[in-house]
Amino acid sequence: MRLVTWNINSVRLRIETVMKMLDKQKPDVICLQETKTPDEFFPLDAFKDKGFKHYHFTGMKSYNGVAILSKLPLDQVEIHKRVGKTDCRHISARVDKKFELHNIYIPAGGYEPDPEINDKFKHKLDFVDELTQWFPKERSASTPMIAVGDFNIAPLENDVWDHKKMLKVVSHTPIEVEKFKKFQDSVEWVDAVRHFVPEDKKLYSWWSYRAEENWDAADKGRRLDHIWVTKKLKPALKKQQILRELRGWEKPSDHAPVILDLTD
DNA sequence: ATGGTTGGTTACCAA
Repeated sequence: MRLVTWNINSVRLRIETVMKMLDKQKPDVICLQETKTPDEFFPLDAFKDKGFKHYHFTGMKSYNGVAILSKLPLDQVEIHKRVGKTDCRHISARVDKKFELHNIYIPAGGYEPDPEINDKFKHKLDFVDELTQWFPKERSASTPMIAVGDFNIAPLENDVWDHKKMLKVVSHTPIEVEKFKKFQDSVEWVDAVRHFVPEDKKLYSWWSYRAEENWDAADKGRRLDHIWVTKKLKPALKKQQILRELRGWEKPSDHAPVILDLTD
């Protein structure tokens, strides 16, 4: 089983790019974030034509939006409203009656890493706290679970290009990393990507648009996009890929797709 | 120390 997560930064603008990726990688399930479209404008037919007959998405005008497209059957579909807001950042479904899949888009958090003066940063911290509370340990005992998405936090020193410089930059501040790790401990999530890549190796999934011409050489990336699995699924982990080269395609998203292969 | 780009929407906001 092949699973992809990708912050697409407008699914309507980049639908041809998504189709090209699907042709090359042939995943069974794809999770998108920042679809940036109300549901009635979601380009569903393009996915159906590629065999993704099962789907679950929720979107809104201009911002946010998450989608699960699947070749395998989905049931138990849910939309999760978080921290009292109606933005579209967390959906879930059971895939092929085998595991519960959560597609999550954690708020970016604005510029100033101080919840007292920056409501967006407060929103981000509250969002992670709520997720930590919402996934209790008992859940992972009964059902295998996978959580994917743009978590907008790079937790490890080698998940950013310069750990010291990034300590005051939203996405890598100590308070975010602390809350991120508490979330990760909530059901003993396994970081499925780092499972294959040692922690002393630099690894990124996002490169800012603000370094467009030399993003590859400068390589000032961050690992913001994640795939986690519960312990029961750890023996099934087979392979990971971050499709860095797609960041260099025409009109790219600033995020690269992250792929996980699991044995059936 | 600062500015740099993109997308949705159409004067800025969010990332």
